[in-house]
Amino acid sequence: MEELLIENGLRATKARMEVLNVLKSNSMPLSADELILKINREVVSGSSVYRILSELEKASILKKTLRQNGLHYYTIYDSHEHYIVCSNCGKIVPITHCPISPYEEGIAQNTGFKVTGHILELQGICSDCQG
Amino acid sequence: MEELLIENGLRATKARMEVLNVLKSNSMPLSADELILKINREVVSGSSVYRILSELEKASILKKTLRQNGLHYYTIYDSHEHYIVCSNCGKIVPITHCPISPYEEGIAQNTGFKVTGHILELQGICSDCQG
DNA sequence: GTGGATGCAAACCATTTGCACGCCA
DNA sequence: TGGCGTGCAAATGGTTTGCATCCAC
Repeated sequence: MEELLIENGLRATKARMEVLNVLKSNSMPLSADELILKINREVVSGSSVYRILSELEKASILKKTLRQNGLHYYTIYDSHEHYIVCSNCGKIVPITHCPISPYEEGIAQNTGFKVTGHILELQGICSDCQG
Repeated sequence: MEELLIENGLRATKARMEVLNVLKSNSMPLSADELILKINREVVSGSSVYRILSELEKASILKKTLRQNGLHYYTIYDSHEHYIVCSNCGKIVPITHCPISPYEEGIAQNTGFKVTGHILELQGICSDCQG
């Protein structure tokens, strides 16, 4: 964890370690809000959480995604990519296998864009909420 | 346009017509901001634009999408679905053909969700910005 | 010791909402 | 005419920022 920061030219401060540790121990992406709740408030303040998340994202340590619920979610970069979100209760479940990647080359040719990534958010009703 | 409103149980007011007409004459989704700029301000105020957009979305006349730039974009429901966004200048270009739909059935089986839709946003650098 | 990192509180900005007035059915 | 629709301005809520202080190096 400490190495991860230093490798990327960032100081290994207590606050940054705390944020990374909480994210590491969660397999699912967390919103800033959720993170602030799980964090030791003695070690990091709310505004620092935002500043740290933004730095870690710039350093490509974290991936930031804006969901349709209006909140930003953060996750360590190599974690799972896509999720389906329950429109009723907000539950999220990972999608295994990404159907987009194979299409990126063709899209690049059709549009002239250099494709750098994609955001995919499946929406639905989870089994618990279908009743 | 007037019929479209009445069919959906909404009064055909000048303000709603104006919003729908501006959206109709644009093939690309518009943000509330862009809409407010294009609209006749004598006919609709800013806050009413938001209220109208929200009603039209509830009535399933408009589709609302939150892009990664943090803005909501609105479009008449049958319009094009997916776009690639330039991370540098913000230009958007439609993607022909949606690679997701064929996978929705399988995802439903794997997750137990009833799949109701998806948001896909491709990200890249447009040809003008690649220099 | 010194410059980057943090805490606090105030600023931001898109969007939402309360309330009084105005217009459509 | 009655009530939905609208305008204005103030509130909201997640996120950002200015500035003084603190700590990692």
